Amino acid sequence: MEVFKLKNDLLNKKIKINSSLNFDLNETFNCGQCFRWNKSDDGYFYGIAFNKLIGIAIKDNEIQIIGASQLDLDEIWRHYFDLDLDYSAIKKQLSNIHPVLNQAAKFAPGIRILRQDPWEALCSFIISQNNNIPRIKKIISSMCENFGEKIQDGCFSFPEANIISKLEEKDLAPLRCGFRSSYILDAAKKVASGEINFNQIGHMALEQAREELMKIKGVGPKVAECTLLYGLHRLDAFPLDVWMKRAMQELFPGVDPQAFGEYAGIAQQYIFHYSRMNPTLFKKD
DNA sequence: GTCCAGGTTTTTA
DNA sequence: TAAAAACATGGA
Repeated sequence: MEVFKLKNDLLNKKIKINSSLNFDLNETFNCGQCFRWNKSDDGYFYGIAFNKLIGIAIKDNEIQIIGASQLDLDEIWRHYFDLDLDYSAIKKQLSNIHPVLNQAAKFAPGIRILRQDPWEALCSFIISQNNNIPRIKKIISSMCENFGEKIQDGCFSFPEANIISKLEEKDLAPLRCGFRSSYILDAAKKVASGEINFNQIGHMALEQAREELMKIKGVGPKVAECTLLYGLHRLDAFPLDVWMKRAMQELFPGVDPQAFGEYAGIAQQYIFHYSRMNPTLFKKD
């Protein structure tokens, strides 16, 4: 597991928030949307995004971020943590749609959908297929160590697509990612060549965007949907994995996810986390 | 040792 | 077309 510490004399920036902001770091980082944030023994979560390492904690109703410049705070982190979206209003809207949606949102009211780098999200969820979370984290961490840029000792950026695109399968052997290595290479080549253009995909209709991503070998409906939701912040995207399929069947019988509307993706995150943390919900037969 | 993992591709009927 | 099986690896 990657656990970083920031080195000496870095700034300690604080953003004041009030409790209605609906932001909980444990819930946000551990609800299955990301793989590179880990809690350190000093109480801060450390993680890397867009080649920057920070520590973050929420204490006394303040978001405390260490290791970020004022510029990065404004230009990267505020956006990354989606701080300008009113989750309170969205939850109200979702809760009116279905009572179980209300229940799921109440279970982890501080979840926010991170705005991750699309290439990193695509790659992470290719790796996630038929895999368990500890091993997903391990493979991603190894990918960064092997091919990312060193930010400080033991801390590496997520490698750019054009770096990975120049590799061969044997180069990826140290990652121990099995049959997924050819998928990663195909994705990297298509992204690096511009055949897959996230900027364009981000503006396409959901259906078309999904089709476009599925041109990559190893990318099916689920990975495409995760890329759209977590990497391109398409909040109407609705990834259906085994947990979500079961949850829809048992908790929302006869409900079409379309009914969840423009924020279906956020609904999905509440339901996914609620289901995984409460497996007894399904203990029927 | 066995089962299984935020799926997708390939093979088989 | 649709349902199985295979896929590589190691966590639990």
